[in-house]
Amino acid sequence: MLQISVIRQNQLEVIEGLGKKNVPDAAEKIAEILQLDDQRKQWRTELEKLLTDRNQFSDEVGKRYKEGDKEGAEAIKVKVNALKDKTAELEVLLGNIEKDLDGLLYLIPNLPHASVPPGKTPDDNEEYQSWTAELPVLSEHALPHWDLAKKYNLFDLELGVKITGSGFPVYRGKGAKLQRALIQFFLDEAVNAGYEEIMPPLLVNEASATATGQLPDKEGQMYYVAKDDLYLIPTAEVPITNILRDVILDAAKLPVKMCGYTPCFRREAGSYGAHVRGLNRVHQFDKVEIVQVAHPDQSYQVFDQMIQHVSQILAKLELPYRILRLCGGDMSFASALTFDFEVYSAGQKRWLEVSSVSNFETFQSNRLKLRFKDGKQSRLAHTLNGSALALARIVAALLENNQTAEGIIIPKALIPYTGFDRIS
RNA sequence: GGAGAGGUGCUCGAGUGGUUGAAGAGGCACGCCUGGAAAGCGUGUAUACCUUUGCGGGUAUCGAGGGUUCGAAUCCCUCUCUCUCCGCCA
Repeated sequence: MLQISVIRQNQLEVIEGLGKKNVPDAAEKIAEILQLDDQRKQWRTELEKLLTDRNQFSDEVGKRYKEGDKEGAEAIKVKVNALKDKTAELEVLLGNIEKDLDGLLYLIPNLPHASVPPGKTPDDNEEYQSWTAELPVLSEHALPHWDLAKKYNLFDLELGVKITGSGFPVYRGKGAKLQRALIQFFLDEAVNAGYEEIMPPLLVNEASATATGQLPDKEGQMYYVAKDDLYLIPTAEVPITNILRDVILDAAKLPVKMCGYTPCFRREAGSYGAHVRGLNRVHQFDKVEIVQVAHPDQSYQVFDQMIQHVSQILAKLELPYRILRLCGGDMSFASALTFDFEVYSAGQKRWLEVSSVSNFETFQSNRLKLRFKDGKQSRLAHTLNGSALALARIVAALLENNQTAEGIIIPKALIPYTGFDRIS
């Protein structure tokens, strides 16, 4: 969440930024927050004064007893008891106002970076890097990946329905091997780029989901295990970033680079139709995530690095891709800047989102209490993450783009991982 | 799941109601000493918030939350986590 001190010092910029993210009534909301905060401060000051008195009186009681002045002590006790009513009252008021204030702050999204274009829908996203070479053109007999899957027995969605429900693919044979190969390939790429590999829990508690911003904003998107009060992770970002919750890092340790493979679980309620067919949108998919924690002065350099990293992987997979700079309306709640990667899926003649790289600046670290020592001072670090990469749609594009009369050709870079060079 | 023992600062560890935000030791930082180093000596070494132009002052925090009390790291309750033994188990 945003820091109150930042909101206070930059009211106009904050309101303007929230406007770009299409937050309705931003000015009113900020005014309300600041007003609550003023009240909070006033009550806190009052309370602390009373507590100071109470502490002093209590010390005095102890001294009187030691000196044998029992009557004096009793007299002071009466005074303290009078104070206690007032402090109890103020404590309730303060507790409530702090809760209200937090509630409001949790609903305020991060401010967009200056370079973020205005806009409301994906149509307003800006093409940051387009695909200049020719797009693959397939023969008339080319199939979408869901038909290829049937033809070569690679994954089975109906079977997933039987076992679990819609949106839970069952990969099999070479389809399963291809999944494993991609995961391994992506992990190797990340580790070679200096990321520490993490294998985290797939369920997280409420504190973790809140710290990275999924709660309360995206509560309905996560699978929830009520009996144990745990959430299935929608991305490895959640457990991995939370490794550093409540941590104060040595500045020399920045940037911290971590990566991890996990399945991702998303409820994605209420979507039907051709554009979500096959692997285009599923409830469970595999993804390798890269996470960095950076010094605020360097986080945009780190961001560029991450963009390069993802670009390289796509190039090695020989997939046509483009990079979009998301507009204010299409960005996630917690992000300050997001670039999406889309690959071209020739069987469907569509661009599919396969990666999203974001800089959250201090939005997550404020909730996480993730700081670093800048001399004697501790400051909030910047957090960034990106998919490198999400599998399901990569698989869709690979199958479709590489289909030939002789089968599906595996890109060279992947062959060492799959152990086969074509699916036929 | 059952029984027991515990959770104190960067680490170890003392502390069962009153100048204890916390002894002592270690680590670390800085200074003195030294040709340099070690040893030795000295100083410093949590976080958040409120207040103050600043120096500073204050409040809270000894797993978490509540209670008792003039006063709680210390007493009581609930929760949680760790360890040991038993049970179950990939």
